[in-house]
Amino acid sequence: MPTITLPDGSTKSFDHPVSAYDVAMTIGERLAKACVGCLVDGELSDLSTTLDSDCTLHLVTEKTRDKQDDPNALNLLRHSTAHVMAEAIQRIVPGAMLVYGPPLDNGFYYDIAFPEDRPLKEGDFEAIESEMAKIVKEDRPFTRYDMSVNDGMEKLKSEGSKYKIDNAEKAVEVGAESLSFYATGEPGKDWEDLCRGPHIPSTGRIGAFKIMSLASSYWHGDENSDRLTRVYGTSFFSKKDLDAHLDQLEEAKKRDHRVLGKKLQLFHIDETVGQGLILWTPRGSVIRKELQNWIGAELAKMGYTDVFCPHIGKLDLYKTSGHFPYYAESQFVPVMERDFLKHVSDEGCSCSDLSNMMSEGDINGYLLKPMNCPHHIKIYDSQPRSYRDLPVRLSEFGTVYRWEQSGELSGMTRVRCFTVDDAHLFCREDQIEAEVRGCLKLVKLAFETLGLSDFRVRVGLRDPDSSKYVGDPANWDKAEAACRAAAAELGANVSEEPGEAAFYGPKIDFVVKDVIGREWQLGTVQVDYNLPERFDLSYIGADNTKHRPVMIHRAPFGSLERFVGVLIEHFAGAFPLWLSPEQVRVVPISEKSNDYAQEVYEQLNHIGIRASVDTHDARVQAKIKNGSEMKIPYLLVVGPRDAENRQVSVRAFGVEKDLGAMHLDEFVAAVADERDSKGATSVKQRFELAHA
RNA sequence: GCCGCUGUAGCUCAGUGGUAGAGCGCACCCUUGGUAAGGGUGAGGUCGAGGGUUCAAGUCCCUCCAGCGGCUCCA
Repeated sequence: MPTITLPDGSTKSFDHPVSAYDVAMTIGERLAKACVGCLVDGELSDLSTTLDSDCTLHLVTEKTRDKQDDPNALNLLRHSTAHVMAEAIQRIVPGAMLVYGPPLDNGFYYDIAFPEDRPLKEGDFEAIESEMAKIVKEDRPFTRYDMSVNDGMEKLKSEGSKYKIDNAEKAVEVGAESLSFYATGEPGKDWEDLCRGPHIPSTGRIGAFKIMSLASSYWHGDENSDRLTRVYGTSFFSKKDLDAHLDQLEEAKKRDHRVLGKKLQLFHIDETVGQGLILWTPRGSVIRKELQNWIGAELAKMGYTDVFCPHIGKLDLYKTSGHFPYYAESQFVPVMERDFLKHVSDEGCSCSDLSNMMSEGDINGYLLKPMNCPHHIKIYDSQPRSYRDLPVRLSEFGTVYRWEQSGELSGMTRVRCFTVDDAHLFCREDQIEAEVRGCLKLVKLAFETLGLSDFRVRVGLRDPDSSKYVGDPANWDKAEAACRAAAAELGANVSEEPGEAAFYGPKIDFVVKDVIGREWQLGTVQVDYNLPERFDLSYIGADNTKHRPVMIHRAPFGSLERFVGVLIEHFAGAFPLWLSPEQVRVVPISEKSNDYAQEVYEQLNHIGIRASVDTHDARVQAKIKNGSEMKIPYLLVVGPRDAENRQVSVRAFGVEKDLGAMHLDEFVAAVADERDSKGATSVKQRFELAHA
């Protein structure tokens, strides 16, 4: 006698078990037809699920009432499309063994082990898609049936897929009492798959689908295990939705910092120079320099002092810090001393001997610095420190080198040489909280000024079950509490993640997404008990004895490379005036106005505005198009009329029509204001006020 | 590093084993113009590198390099 509670609070009682579909039918046939699944007590389930006891029921339709995509509906759809794709693939490549095929936020994938002599290629997509279309057209129902663990295992063993057997074992491990299978059609007759479900009612509900790409993956995510092929696809309830999605991907591509970086001439990567090594072109350098100047000025206000260090340090330094040889794989190979190499060669050492010495840390030489802390530590330690001197805050735009795997490199966001807007704070235990707070304040200021609001904050804490952490647990408790409290004040999207702490201390990371949805860590604040210990750092306390300081590593931007890459995408290349490589372009309407244009340019240049004059032999229309494509904030069209009145005709980026004319002196003052206020006032506003 | 895809003019890209192409950009000429592409002429190529198959390779095969999408990794 199930009593079913609907989302509006109303209830329906039945004297026999019913399916969710039956319940929908009692409300209306059209609703029942529109349903693709349901939530039973909040759990996503098949529409055919039998309800035999009291529960809450939320029917899932293709679109929510306000005509938005329902994420639950898309989830069911995509999981189901993955099954259809898997069936189509197995028709084309009979030896393909299925592993795991979950839905994603914007599609789905299926990990599949292909026979070695028949890998899947992109050229197979068309054939797979046409097989899928057939399956969709047949409108076969997704039919669930359950078997006991024993029977199910027998069945899987007879089918011989070690991957599915493993999936079943994993399910049993986490407490499954039976195994469920889904047939696309009739069990025993049609294609089927071990699957937890749930699914949409039938294949005919798949309105539009597309296979997107191939990638490789590892079984269980373990690089030493079997290599699988991951086939990515997506699907929607309608062709229109799919097209909209594909258009959106195209749009995202236009914002991609690698595309814009080339178009706007912001940076260059040259394969002759090396992979992952950014060459900052003049335009990109402007952005970097403005950011550095700005953050540098803020640091000075906050009591930081600048330092400069070389890009290399002796291996002994990194042996003390613990970075060599333990992290040797992610570093450039050491620069070896000539005498050492000669010695090695005289001794007749082979390459493998040398390699062994390398992994034992048993060589002499220098390392391209993989981080800045050891150098800064040595500056701290270069003189005795009193508790009255603390905190000591050493800052540097420090360039570091890391040997990232070639497949991991990506534009400006993952590189092998980058500059950290780094600083190391050496403080007393009781100063940690205030210092962490100060660091976060800086990050917050940076993000707010730039309008970066779409980020999340990750507070990395200890994994309670691990013993890898150094330092006194009582200190950890205090440091974690300090991080937690400081992060909470941000009021942003904060998540605490146990196990995400560094082995040397808790940390707070700022994570943003790029245009294709990949997450990148930018700013970071890390408390460190380890390095002060390893380097035996000290200060003299009020009690006239030595005490150990605590270090805080912090970088509000993270790296300038990654940060600028993210900013390019954030602004879609249209930087606010103060960061724009070219702030104003003067467009004379013909050569006759070149002299006045030059005069305008000189006035702007005089107050440090980055301006240019477009003297190309082209019509105004063409010059405006070019200026717009370069996303220059202001284009000043000047002709005889303007020269006569000493005015400029102003056109702002992103505004279709020109704003009107303004006296040259007024424009110069207004644009300087806009720059100095970082956009709090603007030339555009001034026009709006004048017209209000 | 791994799997797949891609690599042709400065950029974006066509190119059926048989003479290397287009648009944009660039140079020059005409045009001297008022808010998103005026017209003409021309220069520009070791088709990523190396090897192989073939009478003949940008095109087919192999190796390497680089980029892209993922996987793994990111002190």
